[in-house]
Amino acid sequence: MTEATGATGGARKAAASYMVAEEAGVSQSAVSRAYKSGGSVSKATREKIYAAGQKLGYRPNAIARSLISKQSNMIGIVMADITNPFYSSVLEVFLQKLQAEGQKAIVLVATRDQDVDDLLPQLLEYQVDGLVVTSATLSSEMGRTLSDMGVPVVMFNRSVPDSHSTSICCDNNSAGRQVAQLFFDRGMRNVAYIAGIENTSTNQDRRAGFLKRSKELGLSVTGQVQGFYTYDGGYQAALALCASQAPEAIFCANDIMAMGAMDALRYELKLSIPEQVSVMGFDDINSAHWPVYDLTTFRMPIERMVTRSIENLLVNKQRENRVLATETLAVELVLRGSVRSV
Amino acid sequence: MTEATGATGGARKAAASYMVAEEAGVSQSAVSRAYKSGGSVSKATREKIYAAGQKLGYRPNAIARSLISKQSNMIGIVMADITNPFYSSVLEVFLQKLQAEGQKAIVLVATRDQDVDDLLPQLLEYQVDGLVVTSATLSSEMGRTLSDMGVPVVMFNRSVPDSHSTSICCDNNSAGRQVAQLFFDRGMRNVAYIAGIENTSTNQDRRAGFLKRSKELGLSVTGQVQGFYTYDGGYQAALALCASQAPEAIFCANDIMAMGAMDALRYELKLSIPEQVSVMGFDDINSAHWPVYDLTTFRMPIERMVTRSIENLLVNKQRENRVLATETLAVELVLRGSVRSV
DNA sequence: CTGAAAGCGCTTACAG
DNA sequence: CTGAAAGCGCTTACAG
Repeated sequence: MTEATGATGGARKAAASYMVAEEAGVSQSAVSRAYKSGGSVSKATREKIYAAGQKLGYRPNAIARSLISKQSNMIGIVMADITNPFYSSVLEVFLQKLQAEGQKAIVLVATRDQDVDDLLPQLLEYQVDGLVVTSATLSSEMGRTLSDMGVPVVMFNRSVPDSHSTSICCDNNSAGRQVAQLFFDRGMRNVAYIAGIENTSTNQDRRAGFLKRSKELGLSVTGQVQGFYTYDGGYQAALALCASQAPEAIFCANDIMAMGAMDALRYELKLSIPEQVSVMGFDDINSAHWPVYDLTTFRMPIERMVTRSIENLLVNKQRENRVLATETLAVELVLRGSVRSV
Repeated sequence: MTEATGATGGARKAAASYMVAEEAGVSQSAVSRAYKSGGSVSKATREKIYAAGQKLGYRPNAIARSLISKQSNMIGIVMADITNPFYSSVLEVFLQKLQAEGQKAIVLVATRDQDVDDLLPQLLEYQVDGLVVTSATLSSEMGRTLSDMGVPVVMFNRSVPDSHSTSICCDNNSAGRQVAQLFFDRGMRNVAYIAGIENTSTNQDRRAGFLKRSKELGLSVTGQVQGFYTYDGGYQAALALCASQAPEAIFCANDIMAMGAMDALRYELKLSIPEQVSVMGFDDINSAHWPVYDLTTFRMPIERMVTRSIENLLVNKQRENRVLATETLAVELVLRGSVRSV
């Protein structure tokens, strides 16, 4: 159903700085200075100019400013999996903090498996001052190209050895070890792992820590299945893991898979959690604390990770010699009811 | 823990079109034409130019193009509540479809209650070709300003009478009526409503249809409580509604509130769903089909709504006389197990 | 503090 | 098909 409600006339030509100058009886450069914080103009002139600007509905053209100043104040964000609650939180925090810094965010979605390299040219054409990549990874060549162009890059929540970029991650390996330890301490001996996407550093690091510590403690790792970081993937993975014999505990590489696994265990396999199977997740997404799941998990310091990412970007775009580093932040274990108590 | 991994040199000056022209031995305008699809250049010239461009790592500067052509190919999106699964889906679809059209999206987050008007100046400075607003609303004055500037606006999922914009919505009133009918047909007589944010058109329309039809059918509406479109809000609202006596059925203005309500009913009030209380949601977010909730709800045609929004924007930015209309699309009732069968 | 002038990197009539 | 030229709306030395 479409209901026409009207039509409007064409565009009125927007006022430019020289028009404001004319109206105020000053030079165009004076107008430019008046609208620039810290610009060198007398109070009287500034007021005259603002009045004229107000009258004409003047709004500085950021595109023209970007062109001449070689600073767009735009940051590109490449993200897959926006609908995963963890990443939608990350995106929200990025947008809020960038907005607070007066930066604009151009957001691109990557389909999983898609090479981020294909997406970057369009971002570079728009002269973004920096780049945040939260999914997939960067080829070494693209990393060098960006570096040559002077566009700083932050890899968020993934570590990429040898890329010409900064990584902001969590200590996933240590977290994996903590899971094995927790399972051991609570008396479980047969454990399993539901993996995320195979070639992501988060998945690899979480698993490596978990397997290593499990071995040290003498835990028997009875299964490892991929769950692709999705609810349905976790659901299917849990069924696969329990095909012959359910493990006592399952470590899922993220929360949403853990929820899929829990639902499979309960509704399809009629197993009770945590009495028969303990489940552990990662991310502490919103629904993790819902009474249905009451999921034991890890909380990442999203705010701080984002803050550090933005700081790194903004500092590095000013510098000739960029500082590339990997920052590894600690995660916080959040104990809830999905892991058996004794 | 921070581990420095290196530092890189400064930026190499990016190649501009006149450099490519020099390298290829043609004019700068030829280069411009070669990189423009449909540009008038001979095959031989184009190839010579591409070779030179390749060699210099040339990438057209979209900022300069925007300035001269008065078309930025950027669309502004203003959204609140990105972490609500419904809106993160909407955002993802918008980003995908805009990308497919070669448009860039600048995304701004609005805090709820914040006037969108405050956010728009920064978007307008960046010369966006159009605007999508999915949260909050637009003042009539700002609507006129945008209209005067020739910036088309689409209000997504909200209808705003008298704004100088297009609305793409669903038939919320009809959906509300269907809920009352469904409750009635399934034998329930005492019903209740958990409202979203009070002054949103979605909330108002869903409630109006529900109340109207309830009255026609002789249903007794025993309670109405605000749930603010959040899980916690729905949880608290359900408790409030059942303070004296639980209704037989509750219509929640969105799914996430319905889930909060269900968890409150089950875990805090020990009521079973749907035997003792039926629950109905709206949106059909991903988790609605999870066995825990198995939620009866409405599915909105997100893909089509987004497609129509973008079409409207792209058509209207070309036109002198814009077509303003309200499009109301049908929603689909998704029957699951959270509403009692007989 | 203020203005005249150059220039950012493009697109697009215009003329040939 | 091709080039010379103007111009988009700004910022920023430079000189006063």
